[in-house]
Amino acid sequence: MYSMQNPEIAAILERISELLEVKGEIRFKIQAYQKAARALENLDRPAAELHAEGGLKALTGIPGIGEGIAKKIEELLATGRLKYYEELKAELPKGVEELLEVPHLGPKTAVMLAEKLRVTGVASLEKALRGHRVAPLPRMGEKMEEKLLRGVEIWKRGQERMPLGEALPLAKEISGSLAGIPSAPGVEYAGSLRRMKETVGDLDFLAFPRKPADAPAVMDAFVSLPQVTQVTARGETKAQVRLAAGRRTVDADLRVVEPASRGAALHYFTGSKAHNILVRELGVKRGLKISEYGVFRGAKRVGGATEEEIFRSVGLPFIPPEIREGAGEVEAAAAGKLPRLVEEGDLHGDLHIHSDWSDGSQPLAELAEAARKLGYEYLAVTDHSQAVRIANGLTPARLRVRNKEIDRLNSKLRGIRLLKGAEVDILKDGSLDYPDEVLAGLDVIIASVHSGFNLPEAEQTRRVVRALGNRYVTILGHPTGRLIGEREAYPIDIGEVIRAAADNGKCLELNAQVQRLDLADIHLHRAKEAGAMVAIDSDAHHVSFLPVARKLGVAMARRGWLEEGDVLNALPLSALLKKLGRGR
DNA sequence: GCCGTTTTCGGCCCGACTGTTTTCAGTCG
Repeated sequence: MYSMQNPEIAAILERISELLEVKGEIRFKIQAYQKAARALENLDRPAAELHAEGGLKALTGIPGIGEGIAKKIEELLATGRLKYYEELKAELPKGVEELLEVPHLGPKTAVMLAEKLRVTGVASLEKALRGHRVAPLPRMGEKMEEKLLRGVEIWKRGQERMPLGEALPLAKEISGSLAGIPSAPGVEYAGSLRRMKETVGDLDFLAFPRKPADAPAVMDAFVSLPQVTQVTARGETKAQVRLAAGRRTVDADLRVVEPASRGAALHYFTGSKAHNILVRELGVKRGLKISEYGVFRGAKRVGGATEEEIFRSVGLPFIPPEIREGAGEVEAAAAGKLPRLVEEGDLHGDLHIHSDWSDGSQPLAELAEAARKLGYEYLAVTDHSQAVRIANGLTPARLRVRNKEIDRLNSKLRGIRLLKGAEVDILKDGSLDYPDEVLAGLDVIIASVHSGFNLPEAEQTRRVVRALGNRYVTILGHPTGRLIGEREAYPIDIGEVIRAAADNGKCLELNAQVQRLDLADIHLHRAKEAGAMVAIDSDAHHVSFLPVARKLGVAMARRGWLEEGDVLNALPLSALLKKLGRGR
């Protein structure tokens, strides 16, 4: 039976909070719905599952969800609808919901425009703006008209978020140019970028000028960066610009902060918001006020130069940015149960790369050399199987020849071992694209779905679970098939897939391709809890991607709370071979 | 609406910028 997924429920709770804001409800009720929505987004199990096991009580056990909201979730799970939400929508002017999606346009203005100008959506809003019917209204004006028109433009382009793999190099470039200012050394980036979220909405930079008098120079440098197309705000300590980056545009903020507030500002602007609120609440309990300027007891600053001081002031150890999502990390830290997150240096090899035998661009020897230079002990060459014609997939005969070539190279290579692998297609019925005799001759087998994305969920799940039952399979490749910003995950019961992997002793892939990052962070967390290991794979088609993949892959793994022991390719070669049943 | 080492009521995180005002509301992060 289909039941509503967490992101859908979270979206409805978020909508309710917006509608309550429009209605002019008290702030705290609005915040309660927002908090509940975030709690659901960050939940690492489907609410439906929790509810099936523990009923209403299991739902109220989630921090931020009490009896009222739990009952609403229950109704959504049971009927797919929510009477309260529908009544709320009916009460308010039509089109207000859409208006709220426009940047710079909040609930108050939305209601006013709907009532006074009968604006019913973004299209009619644009007409009203262009007809200069907005400016004469109270608290409006020509500048507001322009600002809202810019908002409409952004809305029309869609609120695209930039993939982490693109944002990271851009941010490094910018902090690099700003770091050249001698009076303000050490520009840093914060925000979701520092948390290494898979996509980022905007870029946040922090500068720490030695003297307050140096602040304007930093601001000047920021707003005159070559990538800047528009300066949207500029004050004493804060500026906002739009940046052009290839075909995309992205907003970037700069905050200028004195060095004594460095840690407080870094912590605050790194977020997440939910995490910050939890930390500040702990502060309040201890009679402390925590802001981006520091930790204060009364008017006296008692800390804030480093992030460690912030955490220490509320009795916590340092929490790594990647898990600051308000999803249990504060509780874990308080209980001394923070994970020791996996690090780049923990990886001993890569288990997914393509050579020029299929659709990779380089010969085996070059792959081996690049991996050795990165400090890897092993590299599994996993060319495509025959079904993927377009990628020059290998027939069993060609695979045999390639394997001989790998044996020949291994006898000469020092410090690096090539493993014989294949990325084998999972066919529609869940069988594999090579017969077992062929699979038996390989060290590493990644089973992947590359076709039939539109199967119904139950069938897709059955297909993948069957593949996981094959004794030769090592890793399930890019388990959901999503391409960030391009293609949704195919319908599949990921919980069941994770269970099947754990039951069969199979690994799940964390594919580090910029547009894949598949599995996603919350599913990685679930895999860890279920006891399935994860392979952090580059899926590289050129060796230049190997270091990038290591960075992105490890970042995602950290967001999923993974530790060294959860990661297959954190095993040294001998242990890996033993695990693969090929100890020699 | 949620929550409790100030427990069942009375709190609830904190601040900057813009545009419109002339002391502040709205929006955002």
